[in-house]
Amino acid sequence: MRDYIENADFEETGFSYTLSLISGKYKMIILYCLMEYQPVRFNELQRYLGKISDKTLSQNLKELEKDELIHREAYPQIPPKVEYSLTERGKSLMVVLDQLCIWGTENRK
Amino acid sequence: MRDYIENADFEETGFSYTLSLISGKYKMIILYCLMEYQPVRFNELQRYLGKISDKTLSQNLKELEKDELIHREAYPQIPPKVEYSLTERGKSLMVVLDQLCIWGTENRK
DNA sequence: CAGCATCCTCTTTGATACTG
DNA sequence: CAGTATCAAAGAGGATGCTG
Repeated sequence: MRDYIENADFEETGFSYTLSLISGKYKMIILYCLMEYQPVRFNELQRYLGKISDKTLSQNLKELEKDELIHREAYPQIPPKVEYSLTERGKSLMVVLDQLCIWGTENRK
Repeated sequence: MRDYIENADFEETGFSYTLSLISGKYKMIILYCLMEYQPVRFNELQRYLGKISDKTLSQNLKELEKDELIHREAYPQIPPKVEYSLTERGKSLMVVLDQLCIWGTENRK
């Protein structure tokens, strides 16, 4: 007979950790966009994401930066210019997420 | 100079399709639990997921079943018994998602 | 252009009660 | 046990206006 399974089991998994970095409506899409087009500017991301608000995009980017998945490069000029790109850590994650893309292509209905 | 990038680009990707199947707060965790412990009963899932409500769990399971990632097997007895497990399609997706688990273990901080 | 601040909407999730 | 129905709450996300 199997042991009791409980929530603590999940929270210790690497899966739980990874999800904490990329969950939310937009983060994976942002990462995907960077993978395809980096470096990418704020406006370009906004257009790519459809109708995301400034606030939400900015918030997501900050979290991704804090988690060291993306890099923010600000050019001190007017008008401002900021470019986002993947860090090495971010790139290594995208190697895995890209498999989800392939799975989707092969298993679409 | 790069072409304009837009939202339509993303919606055509396999990535977008895959995300549509597994996005939400619980779906990936449910799939992960099934991968580890299948077959799993309703109550066991609920315990594993922490404090998910009946309604939310039931709703998520229905969607996963509709998308043919999981299989629902009901035993006609009282008290009722229902077991959930991965379909072949679900298993093939988990091969990929399991990589996220490995990435998380290796890149945890 | 790339944001921030404020306020507001609305989807997602939860709590409670009930059933075969 | 495995749900469903109803109602309420929370939190994510959106709209608008403003700034260096």
